[in-house]
Amino acid sequence: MDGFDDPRLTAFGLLTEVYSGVSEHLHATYAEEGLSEVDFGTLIRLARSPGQSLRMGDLAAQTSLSTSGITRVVDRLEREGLVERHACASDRRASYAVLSEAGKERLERLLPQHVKDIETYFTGLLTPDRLEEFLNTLRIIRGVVRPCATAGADEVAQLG
Amino acid sequence: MDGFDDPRLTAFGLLTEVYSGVSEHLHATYAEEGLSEVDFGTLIRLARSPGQSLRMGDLAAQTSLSTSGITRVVDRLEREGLVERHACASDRRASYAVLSEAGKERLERLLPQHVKDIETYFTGLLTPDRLEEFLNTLRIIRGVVRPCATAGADEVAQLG
DNA sequence: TGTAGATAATTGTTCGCGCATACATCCGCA
DNA sequence: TGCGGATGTATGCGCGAACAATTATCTACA
Repeated sequence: MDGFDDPRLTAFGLLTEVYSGVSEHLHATYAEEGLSEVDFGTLIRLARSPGQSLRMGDLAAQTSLSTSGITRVVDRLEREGLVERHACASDRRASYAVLSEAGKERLERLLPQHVKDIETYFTGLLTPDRLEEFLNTLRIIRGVVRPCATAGADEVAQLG
Repeated sequence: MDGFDDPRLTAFGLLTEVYSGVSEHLHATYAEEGLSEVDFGTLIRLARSPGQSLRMGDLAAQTSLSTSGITRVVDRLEREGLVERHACASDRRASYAVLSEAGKERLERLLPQHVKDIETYFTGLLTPDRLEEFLNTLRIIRGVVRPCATAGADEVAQLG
């Protein structure tokens, strides 16, 4: 037990436990609709993007997947009819992944339960004030560890 | 854009970005010592356990790996001489994974940089008060999503 | 005491993902 | 206009992890 109980190690361990713990509880709802966490993350990012579409590379960056990884995910989702690939008019190398109508319906079907899950295992556990402070703290950290995400977002981007 | 911009979705997305963002920044330090994140998590959990040892199943639970997963991880670490398997006296089905001297040295070598990384990308970004509140909130959530971990933590705290 | 069911760990199989590479296309510059 | 490097996506390959099945051992109960 030399320096293995440093409070910063404990702090990061706690963050890890919480993130993985919450994630695990969300899993069942994805599974009911035949989706993995990665699949769901891909679909919802498309849904939240203008035109329900993103270039493959941008989608890779947002999902923290490699470009080859996103190629395979989109292959899978395309095979199931949940997304479509559209050629980019201005750059023939690029292609867009576009949420299909079926994909949108699939998302809408599981969304209520998903939101309820988040409420049950995360946001609903905290008072509104505490939640707001928690999110503010997360934004501070994100500003440092994900500078690009903050820059791209039109959201508040004040560093601490 | 039906319900795809629910603030609870955004909240969980933020948590995800922060956790994965911090994790990515910690990666290089593990890699310098030839360890993956899972390897490191396994070793440090052993280091922080009484007797620097845990039963395979408990290790699996703590690392969020399947029992087969932990078998292979310990295989790997044992091959590299970082952990040892010890038979359990009272239950011949069970075996303990024990941190070896070499494993301890490996951990101690990367620990200073690892703690510094956590400081740089997480704890050091927040004022002491804000950090304390953040950790309190994390504990609230953990109490719900990881009830067993909380119970076990008390035992560890007693022994520490 | 003997049998059935539970439990601990390991092994076989499958699949997802990253890395390196390949290929097509775009852009800068002479 | 034509060439060289940069960029966007897709493919070959290997590793790592989950699921299911297997083996060994423990425990409860008749």
